[in-house]
Amino acid sequence: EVWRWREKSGGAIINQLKRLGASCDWDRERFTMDEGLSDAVRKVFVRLYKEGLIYEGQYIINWCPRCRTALADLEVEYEDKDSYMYYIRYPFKDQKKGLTVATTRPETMFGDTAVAVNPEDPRFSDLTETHVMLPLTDRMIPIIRDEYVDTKMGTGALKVTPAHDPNDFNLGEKHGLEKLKVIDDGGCMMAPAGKFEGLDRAECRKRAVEALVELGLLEKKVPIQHSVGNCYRCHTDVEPSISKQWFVKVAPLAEKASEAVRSGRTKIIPDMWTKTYFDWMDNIRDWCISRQIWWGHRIPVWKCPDCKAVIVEETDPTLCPTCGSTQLAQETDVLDTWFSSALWPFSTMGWPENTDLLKTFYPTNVLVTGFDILFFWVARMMMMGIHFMDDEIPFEDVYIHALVRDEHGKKMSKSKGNVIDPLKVIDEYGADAFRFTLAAFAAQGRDVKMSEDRVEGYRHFVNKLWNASRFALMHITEKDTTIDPEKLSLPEKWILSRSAATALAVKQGIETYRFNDAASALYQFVWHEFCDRFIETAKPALYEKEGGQRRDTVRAVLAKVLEDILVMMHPFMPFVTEEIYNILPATKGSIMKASYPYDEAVYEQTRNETIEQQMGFVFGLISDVRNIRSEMNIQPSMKIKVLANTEDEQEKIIIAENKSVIVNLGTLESFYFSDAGSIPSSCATCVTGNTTCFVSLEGVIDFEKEINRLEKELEKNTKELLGVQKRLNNESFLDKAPEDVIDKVKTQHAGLEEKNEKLVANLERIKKMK
RNA sequence: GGGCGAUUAACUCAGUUGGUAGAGUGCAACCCUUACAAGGUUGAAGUCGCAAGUUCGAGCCUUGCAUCGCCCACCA
Repeated sequence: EVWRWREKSGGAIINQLKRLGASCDWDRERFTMDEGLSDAVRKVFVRLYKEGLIYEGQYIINWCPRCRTALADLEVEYEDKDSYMYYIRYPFKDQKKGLTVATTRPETMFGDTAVAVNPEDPRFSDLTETHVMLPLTDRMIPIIRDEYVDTKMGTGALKVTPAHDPNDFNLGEKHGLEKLKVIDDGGCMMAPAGKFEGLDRAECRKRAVEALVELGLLEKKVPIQHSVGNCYRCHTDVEPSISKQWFVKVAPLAEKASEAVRSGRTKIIPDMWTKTYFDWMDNIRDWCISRQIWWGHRIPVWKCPDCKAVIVEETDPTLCPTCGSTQLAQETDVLDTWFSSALWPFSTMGWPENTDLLKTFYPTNVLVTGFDILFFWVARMMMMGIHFMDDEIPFEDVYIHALVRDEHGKKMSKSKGNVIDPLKVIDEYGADAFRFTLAAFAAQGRDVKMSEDRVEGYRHFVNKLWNASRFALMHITEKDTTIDPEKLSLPEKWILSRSAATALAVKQGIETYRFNDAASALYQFVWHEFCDRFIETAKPALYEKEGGQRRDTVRAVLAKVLEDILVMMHPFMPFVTEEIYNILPATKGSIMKASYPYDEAVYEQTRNETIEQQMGFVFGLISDVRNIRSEMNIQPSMKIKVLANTEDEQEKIIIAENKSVIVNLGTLESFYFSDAGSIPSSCATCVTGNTTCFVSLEGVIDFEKEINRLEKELEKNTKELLGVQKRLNNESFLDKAPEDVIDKVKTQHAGLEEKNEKLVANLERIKKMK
């Protein structure tokens, strides 16, 4: 921003910056605004320096000529661009022949200080020349031999530019070559470029190529696709360039950070990122921490211009300790922002003091973050944390959440413009719906393609919860707080059991970072069990007149389950749950202070799978009757007669106890038990468990339709039966499968067989009627 | 070139030690039933990318292939 203002407003902004106390390095056209060096950052820097882990060194770093700053490896983005491969002949001294090199960057040739070939390369085995002429200059450069050169690439002869390429830098070090910098910090050519000096690097490329063509030294140029690094801030092509920068020697730090994960002290979740973490840590390069940007922690290094002493201390020096000079100059570079970020786990808690906060919250339980800063930030917090906190890790779990991508699966980025604005989604669908959607999408190890349909679905869910609560609030009062277990009906026991099961499932989902499991358990429970089933079964009792028998208990259960739902849902839908919770008559204060509705002892008492099965039978029966209604086109408002027949004493009791529920949800006129002998002639049948229901269709029965329906049902059942039978007939299955699996299959088989018999009987009966 | 992930209903996605596939949306039929039509009831819909292997049994494990995506490296 400051850079842009400066370009627009010229001197005004410079004066403004000076008034604000910025210091200016006129030679480098650069201001430094010291944002104040915190004690922690300073202490860390000084300690690392004294331990020999921070040094100033020369290396090829990626430089942005526009921002005029060094960029760390990870700040460079690569992009494929159309370019050319230039084949340039470097002649021998007699001007004839020579070596042809290939390059995509001809302008760097002025910095060439050698041409390298592989000593094993047969093409160069008879080469007697020791030097080549560097075209467009009057310099002779040596031919060196090094195994590094890949004989399969380019022409086999490699131009070596030690000041502008990291590999060439290494070659230069090895062979004692001069490192000739030819492109300055603003991207313009320097003195070695001769008549091209002062030109922009792109312009120089163009002109140099023209000049080479004139000299007949450009053998060919071939169009290629070539990935070019550019600055993540301004997208200018970066210039790999030799530079003096400050580095952290990370190998010893990385080793410990790596070990912490390897030994399991820190867990990365999902596990697949662990490998990525190791790949990074094991191949880590020294970390360039100096930046030439406007704002930041100014590096606490002073240099004495007289005796060249370097002073790094925790307090600002005024005199050179070596020669007494008062002309000390502080380094103008500032620290990479991730340097101070790396200290976050302890510097934010009062370190270097051993505060209570630090003692309590170091290490933290979990760090939640995206994989894109696993290295920028997480790895560095690990390194610094372990180093400065006596080998104690900064956090136990690192949860790497999914990244929301655009509809094509691309990472959203401001510069690409494919960003989904969360505020817009919130405006349209609501914050709760959006948040719940993200939780529901948060399956581990998978990124998220945003789907508005899904958000819309969950908006309906928020609405459903709101309406269910409205209904409940019509009935419950502040007195409905105690539940007498003796008075509970089956549906009430059932919903309490399901609520307990859900509380456990949600708790486990959250604890294992399986937020989608938690979200879908809630969705399923609230909508399909609480709303669709429990509220419907409760209605008759709720509408009983004052003093009715069931009224008090059902209200208390309704209030209790709704309250538990709200608390469970709160992390996923904070706003609407808080709102409803505040309206509930028996609650006080914020829902955030409510305790989570799971307690092991209470769970053991409340959860009852037998109850769940029994209620499952009742709902199954209702469902089967409704199916007949629907299939036989009976008006939903029309009340019908149903007779039930069963030999199963258990089912008989359940049906008797829940008769009113069945009558209500099935929209029945009457519901009685009956002998198989006294069945009315025109009725449709369904089989639930061991019970057959006869749905009276006097006058409206369509025999064809009923036969059809039963045949289809029979077919489905038979198919399932055959599958199970096949397994039971398989001797190796009986031989090798575990007992519990065999038992399960046998039970299943018995059930299916029974059902089949009943269906066949019903079918025969209806066929006779016809 | 190396690594990671994906491929399941028309669409977007779940599926946790291998036991015979689920949700939301959409679709079809019926219904304005006194919390909710942003709803209810019922229903149709899948050779789980392809091929082989291990196993009594594979969406899940092994190998190969195909397509898509991401990350890293290289790019003379």
